[in-house]
Amino acid sequence: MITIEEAEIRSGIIKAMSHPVRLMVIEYLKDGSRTFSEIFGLFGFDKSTISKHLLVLKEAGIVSSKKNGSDMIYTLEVPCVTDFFGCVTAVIENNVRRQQVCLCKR
Amino acid sequence: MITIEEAEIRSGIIKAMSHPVRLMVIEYLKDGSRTFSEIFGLFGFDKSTISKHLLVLKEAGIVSSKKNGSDMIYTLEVPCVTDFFGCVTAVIENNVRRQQVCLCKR
DNA sequence: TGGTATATTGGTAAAAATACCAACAAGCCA
DNA sequence: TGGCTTGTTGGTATTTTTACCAATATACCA
Repeated sequence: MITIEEAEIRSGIIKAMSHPVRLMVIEYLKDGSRTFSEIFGLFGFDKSTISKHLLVLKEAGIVSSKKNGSDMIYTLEVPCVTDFFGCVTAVIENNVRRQQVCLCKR
Repeated sequence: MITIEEAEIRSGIIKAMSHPVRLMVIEYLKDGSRTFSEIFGLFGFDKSTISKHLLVLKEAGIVSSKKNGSDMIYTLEVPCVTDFFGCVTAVIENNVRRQQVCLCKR
């Protein structure tokens, strides 16, 4: 078994992925680095909101950023995080199979 | 790209995994089903707290439960979720490599 | 039946997450 | 330099999450 301390570290990283905007950013960066503006353009939220979501991903070590002129470039640090999405899909499909509507996010 | 609706569904499932107690429960159930009492015994929290964490996992479709006498048996529905832990470890190791302390969960 | 063990539900207080607006900082170029 | 673009930070209101206690429900057994 893992310790509670180890679980806290792991859950911090998972929590960083557990928001729709942050999940979409991860998906988007899977195919290559993007500027803040490109990422911002995907959503209808305020700039500051997107900037703070990116900070959460950065602090978790999931993305990194570097300045390029007046742009800020965001890069996915650990592409394997997207491997997980297949399993999330399996959970969703299993829920459908069991006639169980997922109650999350309602 | 995935849609925001799809991202909301996925993030709901990931959010269900993003708590240390729920993560430890998933790890614990990886080796087989367990009773509520066995799970409860791992932690120092109130029964009701653990019961509610298990409800979150159940509503996400990650675990299922069935009554057996006076016990409640919890089962991991989609074992592939634990595959993800390897990648979480990769994130942690990458953070260490980059001399970056993970700021999450402090 | 009455008592005990097992687990869930209701209610609530405290903490954390989220999104907005405003203000600021840094780079670019006319 | 002055103004424009790009992105972050500060502050705040709202919502969500979390953990506890108390009460309830269900099964078992004497």
